Amino acid sequence: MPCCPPLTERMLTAEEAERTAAMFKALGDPVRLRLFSAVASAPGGEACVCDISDVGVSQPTVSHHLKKLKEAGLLVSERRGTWVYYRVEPGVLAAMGHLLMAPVPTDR
Amino acid sequence: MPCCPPLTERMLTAEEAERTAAMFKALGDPVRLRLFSAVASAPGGEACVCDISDVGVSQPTVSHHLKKLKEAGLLVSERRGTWVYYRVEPGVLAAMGHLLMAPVPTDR
DNA sequence: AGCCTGTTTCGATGTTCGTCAACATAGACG
DNA sequence: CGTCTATGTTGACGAACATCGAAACAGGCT
Repeated sequence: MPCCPPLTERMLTAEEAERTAAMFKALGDPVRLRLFSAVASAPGGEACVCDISDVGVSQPTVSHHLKKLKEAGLLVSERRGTWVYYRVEPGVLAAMGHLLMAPVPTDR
Repeated sequence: MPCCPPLTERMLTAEEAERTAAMFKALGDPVRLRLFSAVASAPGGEACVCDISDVGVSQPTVSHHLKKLKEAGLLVSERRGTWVYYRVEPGVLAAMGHLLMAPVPTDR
């Protein structure tokens, strides 16, 4: 059950835009987008921080970005022993895809 | 022909992330997102600036945001007489939808 | 000219990004 | 237990960037 109707259906309300923009904003940084795709494409659907820290910035910066992705509702984290694993919040990809889906793809 | 593989396929390269993040970033502002949805949902696929200026900010600010959406490759504009019309850059919605599409939706 | 629609320039205010240092948590080892 | 080492998180700071509106500007119609 997505948060908002497709962008092509009608103009979003201010509240809808606020919520939805927060997600797009989280993916609107190259480092965060790479981190997200690293988690999303990881085998088993999850990735340890130590496995995805090679994105060109320092490790604390990675942690800051992961926190933002978490606050945006895109990732969830779980500590297992020494390591912290991140995975994609279920349903998020489908919800965002739904937002961008045109009702009739190659028509208009 | 999308710019990048789905986010679930593999970790994006730095260049791919740079290009793609620019689009998400453009939609990562509530005002811009509303403007974009206003254009995307407009009858005929296009909207005059004067029709979508009621988003709670001044008209110059609307112009600023429309410019950013244009620079991000999400909108195109055309002047016809007194008015300027904006429409969604063809293929953009499908390309971004493709990015977020999981290979097997409700499986994992 | 006068009017209308949009854009651009400019400056003030606020936000984001990246790093260093300090802290928290978990395991290993004596 | 105490200490050491490894993995992540948090706080604080400066530099860079984004947002917004008032005013000035540009293009088109009558």
